[in-house]
Amino acid sequence: MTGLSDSPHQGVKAEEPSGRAIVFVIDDDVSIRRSLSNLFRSVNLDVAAFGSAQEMLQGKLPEVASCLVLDVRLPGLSGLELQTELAKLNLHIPIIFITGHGDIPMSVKAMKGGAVDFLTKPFRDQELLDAVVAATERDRKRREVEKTVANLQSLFETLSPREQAVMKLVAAGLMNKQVAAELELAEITVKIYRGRVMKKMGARSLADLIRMAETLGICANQPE
Amino acid sequence: MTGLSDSPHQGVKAEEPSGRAIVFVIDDDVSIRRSLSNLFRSVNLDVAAFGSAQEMLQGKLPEVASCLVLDVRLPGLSGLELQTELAKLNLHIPIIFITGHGDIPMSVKAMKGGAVDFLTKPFRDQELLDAVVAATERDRKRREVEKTVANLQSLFETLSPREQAVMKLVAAGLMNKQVAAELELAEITVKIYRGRVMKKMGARSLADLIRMAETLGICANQPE
DNA sequence: AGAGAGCCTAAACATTCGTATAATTCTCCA
DNA sequence: TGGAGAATTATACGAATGTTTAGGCTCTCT
Repeated sequence: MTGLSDSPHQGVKAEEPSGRAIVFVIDDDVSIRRSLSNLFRSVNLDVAAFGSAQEMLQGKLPEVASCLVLDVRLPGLSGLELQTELAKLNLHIPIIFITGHGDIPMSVKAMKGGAVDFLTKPFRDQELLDAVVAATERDRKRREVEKTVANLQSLFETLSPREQAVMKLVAAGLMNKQVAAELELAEITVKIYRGRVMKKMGARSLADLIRMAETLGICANQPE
Repeated sequence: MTGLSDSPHQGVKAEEPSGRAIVFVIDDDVSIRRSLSNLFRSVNLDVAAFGSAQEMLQGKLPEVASCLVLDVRLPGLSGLELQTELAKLNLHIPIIFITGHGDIPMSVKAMKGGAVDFLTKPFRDQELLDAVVAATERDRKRREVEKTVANLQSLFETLSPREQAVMKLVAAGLMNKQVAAELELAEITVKIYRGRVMKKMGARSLADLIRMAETLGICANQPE
């Protein structure tokens, strides 16, 4: 056994502060990029600045909490288009829009799309900083749950097909006997697999296993 | 046995259409109230119109899916203030703002506060109708889960204090023996209570009970 | 005082669960 | 061809769970 007592599941840890965070700044105006970068660095945030959405999409997103600060109006891909693009790519980095010439429908679309804030120039530095803090915090939490789910998912994938099937049915509340009937196995076989499932998943109790199945979205549906 | 096969829990029913829905309209302009009311009634929606936020707060909210359509600028309580007020009262009716003289910060605040949409005059009827459909649908779903939780909660409250305690610990994954130690009871007593819990909660399996505990937010925390 | 309700325990039994040992069958591979 | 390694089953035993029957205890309500 490699990692024990290191339950990847439902860790209700103490509230860590946000730790390290990166702010991505996208603006075609160099002076704005620079002043925003300085502002963020002054409060101990890391910054990566780009002149266009495409540039930013080239690179890859980091492994730490981050957020995006961008002007709605950009050369090439606009801010809102970037938001749509990121959503398509399943990248859920929180976005803060800033704009000098926005309108209400634009702001509403951005907010509906999940933006954290939509600031109009001129704004006070503190407003932006507050938004950035909120955004990185949101991202940190999202990453946390995503990591938990990913851990569980990879654990689940280490199970053999039979073991996965048993886990689904057990999590659905079936007795060993019923699971055996469903899978056309002997009850003893189900017991063996069940034991292996508990061990491989690191579940210390049935309750534990059921909650794992819950967060994995396992419902024992789809006949085939 | 009183109610069987009538599980109040996790009903994955077929997608019902929205059924009946009520739209609350608040605007100080009588002619707007009338035209909005006509619009909604033309698509088979029930309507209740008011001239001010206070009037609307007098009455009580209905038991069916509903939403709120209101102007940001209102006599007395403004639209945004009403939104805040409703949030304080824990009334989560979805809100659609319409306005003739709004600005971006206003719309952003509304959206951050959970508004479904924020439309600027003039808008096409269809835009508003789409928003209303989305809003009532959201409300319908919210009511559904809230009803489920409320049902479970009231079931849980029919349990005696001991039974509740046993349920918490069982849901936490403890064995009967451990539960008994924790509560300073004999193991046999725990078994009795456990059986009663299953029966009273209508749980057909331990998995069922654990999921109920999950949606009730029972974690067996707080020492006392 | 008496009836009833909730709380607690005991003894006994049946069912279910978990694990260890051993055996069978099958595939894959050197 | 022999063997490693899975998937599966059987036997057997110990531990945990669930239910029934029975009884004692302490309240409250009437």
